[in-house]
Amino acid sequence: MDRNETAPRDFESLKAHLVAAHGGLPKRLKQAADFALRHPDDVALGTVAEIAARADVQPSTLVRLAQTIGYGGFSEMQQVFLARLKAGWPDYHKRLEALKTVGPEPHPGLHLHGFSQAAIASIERLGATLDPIRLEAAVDLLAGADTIHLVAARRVFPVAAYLAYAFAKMGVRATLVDNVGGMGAEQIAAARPGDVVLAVSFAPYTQSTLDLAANAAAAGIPVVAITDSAFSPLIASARAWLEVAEADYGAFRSLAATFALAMALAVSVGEKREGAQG
Amino acid sequence: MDRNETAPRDFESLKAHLVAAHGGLPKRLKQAADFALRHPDDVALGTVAEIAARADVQPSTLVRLAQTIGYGGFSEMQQVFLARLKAGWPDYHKRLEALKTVGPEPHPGLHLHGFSQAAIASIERLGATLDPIRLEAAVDLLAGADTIHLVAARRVFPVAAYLAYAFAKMGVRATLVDNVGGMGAEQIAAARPGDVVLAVSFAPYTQSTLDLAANAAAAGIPVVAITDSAFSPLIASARAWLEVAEADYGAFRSLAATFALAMALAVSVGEKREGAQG
DNA sequence: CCTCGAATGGAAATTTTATTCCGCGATCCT
DNA sequence: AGGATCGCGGAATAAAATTTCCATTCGAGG
Repeated sequence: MDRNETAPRDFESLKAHLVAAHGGLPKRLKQAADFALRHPDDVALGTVAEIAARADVQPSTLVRLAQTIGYGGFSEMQQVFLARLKAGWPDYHKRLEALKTVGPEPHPGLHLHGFSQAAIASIERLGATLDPIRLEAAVDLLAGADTIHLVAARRVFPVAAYLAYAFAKMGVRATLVDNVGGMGAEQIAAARPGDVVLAVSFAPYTQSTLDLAANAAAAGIPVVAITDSAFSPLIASARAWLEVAEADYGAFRSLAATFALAMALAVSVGEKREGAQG
Repeated sequence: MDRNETAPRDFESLKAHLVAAHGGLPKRLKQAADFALRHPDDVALGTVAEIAARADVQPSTLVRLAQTIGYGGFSEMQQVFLARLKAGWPDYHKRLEALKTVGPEPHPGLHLHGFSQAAIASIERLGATLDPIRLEAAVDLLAGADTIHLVAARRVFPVAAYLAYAFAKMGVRATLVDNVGGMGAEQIAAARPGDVVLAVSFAPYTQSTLDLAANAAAAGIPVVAITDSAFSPLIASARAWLEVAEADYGAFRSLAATFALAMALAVSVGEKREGAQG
């Protein structure tokens, strides 16, 4: 048990270690090491018994291999395989937790780093998970609208406010249902056939947004929704919907992915219109 | 325990199941189901205790959820999440890699990639260039204010709108100078000694924002500015200012860095207040 | 061919993880 | 308002996994 030896923390050095040691390894250990490098995913996800069966060795052999390399046990080595699996995809919770514990704010009390991380993680996740087909469907619906009515409240109201600006700048007629004077219902009642409602709401869903979207749907006005999960009550009213999962930092949730999506939506709609009209 | 019910073997039907059952689910189970769909990767890889901690429920709740849906236990349900991860992973990985490399839209006409790039670049740049000392100075000024008056227009109005929300949530008194009814000047004239104005403006600077900031400064109200260059006319009125350079994509500029900064600002101010008052 | 040391397989022991159970508190229905 | 039911948290229990240990085998060197 050479526990004091370098116990590689990342997959690449572990791989190098195994290759280097390979020559001087006894038969069964060689066999196990071989298997580990050839099926790293299996090693990452399986139990010792499963892996041992697949590699055609004893469970204890796997433990021995790990200890030979310098780990305390198999589980410890497995972590490295697991980390490799997770690497390169936004396991933002871990990353944020690491941020808080391991490398906290470079400047305590100023939370810039934390919010930056949350924003980047959210955007990365959006890019990896959003289905382009559904985005295109939403664009099509919106591009075909006469007037777009923007509905959003509280935390996501800024998104609607921005969309009002962006659509206006692109010559797309859009109205911001801002609920000033409590006139939200009347504002949206002004929607006519041919119009489309774009509603944004995340948990905890603001009731007024849900109500306005439901009203519109009942009146036969198609609703496009941007929301945060398949459970969202908004979806019941929506003709098309897009899912955005934002990471949070502390008590506050990022809006970065939502804004990126909103911008993309606005530009795509604007372009499609010009193509159709010009 | 409805073990005889359909226990979904693939992720999609499990998801559908959860969505369908969601309405009639008790609070904690709903919460757990919600978390599961929002963080399927975590559920796939973690132990019950870990997942429970992240979802902020008891381990037993997770087991109950699985049993409610029709599985014998949590582990059984976890297999489905794991299967999804193994199967759907290559594509996911590729897309994430693609996001990191600067290049043409993977899906022409949908500009998500471009806006994501712009957002990430902006945030990274912010982290590299912003001087923490100055951020702290801005926080100090705002934390000492009685009421914070938020001024921003057009493209950056959403930032002010968000700050109004965030400050309110943290118990910091803030008013949004929204210029409704053209009453902007009157709104800000209501500022009294002890108040502070937080103004946001980027090129091309909106005149009304500059005017309102100048008025406030003339009246002896300190102004904190968020702007995009050292040459900004806003700086003339500002007691403290922060520089944010946003990348643009096409005709539109990102807001991601500004939002990250705004959030950090809000939380820091809120914390400082609580420390001072509590 | 015997001896010694290392390597191995398998089973026991330990640790970790999942599941069950029970008391308490909230809620709903009468 | 009172009773009954449902849901929840947390500790106890059970299951499953990992790690350790030891007896046996294999192989090398004398």
